[in-house]
Amino acid sequence: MPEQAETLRRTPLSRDRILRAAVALADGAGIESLSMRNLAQELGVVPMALYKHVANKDELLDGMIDVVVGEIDPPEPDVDWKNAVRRRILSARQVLRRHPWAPLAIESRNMATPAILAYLNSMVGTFRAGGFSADLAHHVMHAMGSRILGFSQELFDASRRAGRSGATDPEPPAPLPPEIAARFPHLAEIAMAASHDDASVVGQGCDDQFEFEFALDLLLDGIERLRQQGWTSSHRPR
Amino acid sequence: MPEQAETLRRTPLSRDRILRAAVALADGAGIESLSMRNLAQELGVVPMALYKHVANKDELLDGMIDVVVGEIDPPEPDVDWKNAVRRRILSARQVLRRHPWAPLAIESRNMATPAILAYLNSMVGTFRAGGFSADLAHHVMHAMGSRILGFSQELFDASRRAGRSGATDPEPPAPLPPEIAARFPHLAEIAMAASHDDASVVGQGCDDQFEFEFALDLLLDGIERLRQQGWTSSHRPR
DNA sequence: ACCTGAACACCGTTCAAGT
DNA sequence: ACCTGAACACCGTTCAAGT
Repeated sequence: MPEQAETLRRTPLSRDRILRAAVALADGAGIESLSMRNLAQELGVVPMALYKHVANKDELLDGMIDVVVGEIDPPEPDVDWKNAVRRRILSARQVLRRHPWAPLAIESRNMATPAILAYLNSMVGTFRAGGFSADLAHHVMHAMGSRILGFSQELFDASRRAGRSGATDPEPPAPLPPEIAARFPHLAEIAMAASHDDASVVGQGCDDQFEFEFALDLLLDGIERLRQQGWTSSHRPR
Repeated sequence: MPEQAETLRRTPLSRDRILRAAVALADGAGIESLSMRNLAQELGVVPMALYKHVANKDELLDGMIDVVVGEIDPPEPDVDWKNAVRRRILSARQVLRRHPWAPLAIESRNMATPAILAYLNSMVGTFRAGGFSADLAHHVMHAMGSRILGFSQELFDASRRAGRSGATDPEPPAPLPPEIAARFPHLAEIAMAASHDDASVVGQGCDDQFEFEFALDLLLDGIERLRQQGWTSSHRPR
């Protein structure tokens, strides 16, 4: 049936189609399933065909990162710096939640991609427009670190688990085993202490969104204080 | 020469000797050079011999992480919570600088190792002894995130580059190319603004230690303020 | 000129054969 | 019983042969 074969080969291969398929594969099956060979098969193509559009796997990853970063909302106009930064970072966080493989991928690549540079540049612009000196803006960007891209920076992030089931896996938070609780009593205590008065969380397990915003506001409030004080790196008023 | 062969086989293989050799290999040649086969060769042993002491490569990585975390200084007694936390985290940071592969390795493993749990437990203990409620201590631990282990959490960390030359590579900070500076003027501006009055830094490039302590103190100062206010998650005084 | 199958140099790990 | 060589099922990428 030659017509069916025609249909299978679909649209011709392009860099864009490769990147989108790679992102979809990493989203759905986990980043560890993303091999040049698997990706080619997904596209109904021989592995070597990919190399016409991406130089190698590292460049593929860079392209995937740019696709993800491109999903972050553009800055809103006419908003004070603090809300502008806050909303943009929370948008970045929503994007990363759709692509749980992205944080590790971004951290393991050590060159900034064009889309990331554009995002960072625009974020610095928001600080500068908000009255920050270039000096303070510099240190503030460092202080935000990868949180500026929505990374929750947890030591152990359940959402990062590269399970094959992707979004279909609710993964109930495992209550920590009794022998662990006995050996590490302080950890057991704070595990129980989380939002016990919040009906939406049953006590075990954390509200990721709450924790992210808690840390974000802690930083933004401290940053606002420095700005008001006219902080400089050579002379720190206290 | 049978005696020389005897010498070559040295001390008998043990889990500890494997872990130390693995850490040394990752430190010296980069984490990408750490394969079961390479490690075995380094130890003058057939690859399969390793599997008598570690179940698989993931368990090897967990063991390496525990070796690294074990190098962090124990908590000092008779110090106020803020200085206790600060010094311990700066110690962790020094450790990570000796093992640049460790941050990514820790983040890619998603189970806490015993050594990490002990470290975190002890850190929570310091907060609790300093007068923090279990509730606030919980959120504070989340807010510190992986910074609590000394991660600098930069988006692009030159020190993380897994170069083969290890510590022998000073790697002068590349001044950002003019066409990048033109496309991202805000980034160019803050790149120049860094510690221009500090003689030890030539203008280009950042003082990692300064940036780390800047962010750390920003967090610790904000945390101290919450503690003084008697912050709780159900009722936030402002 | 373009495309692509086979090949190369690696992986982690299984397994059966050897001692 | 222990140890280990060969084998298996993968990688990313090169390269030469085919169209």
